[in-house]
Amino acid sequence: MQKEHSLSKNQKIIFDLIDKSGEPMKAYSILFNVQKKGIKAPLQVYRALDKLVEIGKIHKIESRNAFIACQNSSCQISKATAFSICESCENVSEISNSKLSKYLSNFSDDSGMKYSKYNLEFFGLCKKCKSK
Amino acid sequence: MQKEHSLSKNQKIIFDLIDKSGEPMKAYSILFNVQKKGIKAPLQVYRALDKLVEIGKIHKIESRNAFIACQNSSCQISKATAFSICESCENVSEISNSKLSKYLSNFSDDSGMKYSKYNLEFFGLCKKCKSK
DNA sequence: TTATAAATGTTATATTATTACATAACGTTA
DNA sequence: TAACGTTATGTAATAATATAACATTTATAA
Repeated sequence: MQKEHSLSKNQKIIFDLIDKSGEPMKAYSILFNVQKKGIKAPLQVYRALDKLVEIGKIHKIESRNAFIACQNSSCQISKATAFSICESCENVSEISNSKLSKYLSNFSDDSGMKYSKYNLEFFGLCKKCKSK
Repeated sequence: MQKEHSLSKNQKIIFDLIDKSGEPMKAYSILFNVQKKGIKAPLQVYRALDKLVEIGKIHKIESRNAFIACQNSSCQISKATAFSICESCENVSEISNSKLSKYLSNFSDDSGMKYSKYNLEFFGLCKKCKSK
């Protein structure tokens, strides 16, 4: 079992915001939303984001430069992440599929390189957008 | 068979540079390198990059905000990309593994969403860096 | 309790990317 | 070839994303 991380003040403010929103948030949108709580500078946001990513409470959606709360309770560390992204409505959700994660975690090619981490982003149209 | 794309002047200058370098290049580094060829503004670079990505001549390494020439002659369109990235020396190479690409292209979960595209980035230490 | 690490606050600045608008080159087909 | 639509180019300004550097405070643990 992983040590439970107790979040610092800024980390908690920022995590709570992202978690409540339920969707990917961008750093400056986060900044705007927490200014009333006394977080005034981008760096304060980025530092909290860095830490939250490091401990697996949030993930960065690289293709969108945005951050989403981890939706997978067992995922303490961001070493194996997969997301589905709708290219129309930009809805993002984390994929929890044990076959997929096993397949990718064990993947190796002929380069002799051992992978310790991966990030996978799938793109397409979500059900709603497809039926429009 | 895909129509062969004939690159425009700027597209060709920028593709040749990235292709020759053999490694991921960042937009402003590209800009710096092509200024002697008359490309003076960021937008000229980004426009060419967008087009080159669209037609599959280059790929964007999302976690690095960098662009690398496609190393897979059969890959005309960037719909299914996988890369291995060394977190120490930042060496990047494109993974061409038909099992992997088949697995991912056919992947579907219970969301009912059909994926038309994916991008996968593996991280670790390359052989050289591991043995240091 | 003291020293070490982690987090915070603040200013400035670096890096990455796009908007808006004007013009030129290219490809099609009437 | 002339006219049209499309693609590419040029240029300036600015928006959006992220980090450097430095001073200080708070938390943790020996």
